Formats: sequence, C-alpha cells, structure tokens
Amino acid sequence: MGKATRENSSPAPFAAEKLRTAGLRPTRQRMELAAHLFCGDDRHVTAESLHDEVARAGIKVSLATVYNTLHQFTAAGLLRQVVVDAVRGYFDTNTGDHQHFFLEDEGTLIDIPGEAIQVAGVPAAPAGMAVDRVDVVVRVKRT
Amino acid sequence: MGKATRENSSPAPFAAEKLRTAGLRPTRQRMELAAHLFCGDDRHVTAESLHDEVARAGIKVSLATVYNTLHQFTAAGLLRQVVVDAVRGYFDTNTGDHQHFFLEDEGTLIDIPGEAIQVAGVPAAPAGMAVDRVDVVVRVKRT
DNA sequence: TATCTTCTTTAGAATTATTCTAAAAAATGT
DNA sequence: ACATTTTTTAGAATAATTCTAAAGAAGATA
Repeated sequence: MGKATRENSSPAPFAAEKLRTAGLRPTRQRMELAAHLFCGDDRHVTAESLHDEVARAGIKVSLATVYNTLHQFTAAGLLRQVVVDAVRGYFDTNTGDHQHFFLEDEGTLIDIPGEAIQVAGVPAAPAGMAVDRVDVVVRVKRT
Repeated sequence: MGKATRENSSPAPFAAEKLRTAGLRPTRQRMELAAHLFCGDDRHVTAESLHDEVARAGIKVSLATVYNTLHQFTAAGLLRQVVVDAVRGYFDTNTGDHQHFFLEDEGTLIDIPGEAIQVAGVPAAPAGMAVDRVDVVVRVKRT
C-alpha cells in the first residue's frame, strides 16, 4: 500500500497547485493553512482563530506566519478581508460578490449571497476616484 | 459689555444644554470637545485627530478623556461609530440615516445621504436576531 | 460658604492586535 | 550536493485603545 505515513501524506493535494498558481511556494505551513481554509465550506477566520485551529490540530505554525499567509493569500485573491469590527480583522474564503451579516454579540459573520442583496443609488465617486467595492454589513443583535 | 474674558466665556453655550440632556455633566473638557464636534458641519473624527485638533487650539485634554468622551457621546446618541478601517476607529457627528464613501488612500469619510442610497433584498436576520443597522461603505480609490 | 459625595480627568501602565527584525530553516535551480 | 532565494519564526517593536488609581471638579446640602 505504498509508504504513505502521517509524515509524508500531503494533507491536501489540491493545495500545492493552488499555491503554485498564486505564485507562492508550497511550503508545509502554507499547505496546512490552505487545507484548513479551503477544504470544506466557505468560512471566516481571524489570524488568532486560524492559529488556534491549526494548533489544536497539532500543527505547528507561528502566529506571524499565519498573519503573513493570510495577507499573501489575500494579495493573491484567494481570500478577502472583511472590516466589520474595530478590534479584530476577519478573512473570508469566499472572494465572490456577496455581503455579510455580522452578529455583534458573538463576532460571527454569515454570508449573504450577492444576488440576494442590491444597493441602488450610489452617487458618483468623488472626482479622481473610482469605486473599488461596495460593502454591505447587516449588523444584527440577539433579540 | 459684562465681564466676558477668555477664561469665563463659554465656548459654546448650546453645549452645556446638550450635555445635560444627555445626562452628562458639562465639564470643561466635554464642553470643549462638544464645541469642536458640533459647531459647524457634520464631521468624522478619530480620537487622535480630535485630540490633535483641540491641542492645536490650545486646549488641554488628555487622550484618555477624548476616548472616554467619544464613547460617552456615542452611548448618548450624539455620535455614531463607523467601522471602515482595521486600524483606526472613526466617529461621525451625523447620527441620522446615511452611508459613507471611504477614500482608502487618505482614510477619509464622506457622507452619502440616506435618501440617496437604498439596500434591497436583505434576507431575514438569523433566528433570534434582529437587524440593528445596515451599513454601506463605498470604498473608492484614486484613479 | 464650607462640606460632603459623586463623577471626571489624567498620567502612566497595561492590553491587544498586528507588524517588524534578524537569524535559522526550507525550497528551488543547477 | 551546492548555491541562491524564500520562508519561517521567536521575540522585540508598534499602535490603538483601555485600565488604574489618585487628584481634581461638580453638584447638592446645610
């Protein structure tokens, strides 16, 4: 059955390709983080939450590397940053057109599909400026 | 002409009333900050920017007091916080229904009247949650 | 006005999220 | 394997904000 062991089995074969395409060397840390980020459904993480998560999975990656990686992935278009909270920075694996609910009590984000929501009447951007993105945050609180 | 001097002339008579109504003692610092915030047009400030501004006007208020006051004013409904930037916190003197342009290059906010812009298709809030506010941020960049 | 009580201010320490630094480790090319 | 370029990382550094405890005002009262 070959020599696949816990040590040499790659956690997510697709990750290497994804990283290469993005112009990033497929290092162990980046592979592990990519595996956690891009394997299942879309998700929202903070540097800290992702770091905790991989740590609990027994993977050793420094927090600095998590920050670096999140930013590199964002620059490569693999992630998108969401600004909803003054204290924490969130990263979203869904880079398509969509918006968010933000549960203020828990600090949780929930995607709202882009087709669902429409923003009308945005005035022309100030002179010399172009619209980069329109972000909608629906802040909700426990009833 | 009475005995109005630089020392006893109140910088903004309306401020005292405004503060009392909000349940806040009209202290010198709060009066000065209110005068700067609520005298002219609507504006957007950060703790640091407001602190610098009053300092340049020769007024001595500690940064901690600026933070306290901005939060107290916000709790009293005199200000509203705007989350657009991961590093800095902004406060808006316009507490009515409106949205914002955010000039990412300069870190500047510009109001968009609430009547101008409409958001349609917001899904129902998650169970047990109620919509607190819908924020729209139109991020613009230099062309 | 003198006094008491309560609320504010403040300097500076503390906290928190994030970035920086410089050196060790890993990846890639030859 | 060797040389070169990237990465990773621990820990220091930064920056915004909050906390602390003590001194200073405000308001109420006698």
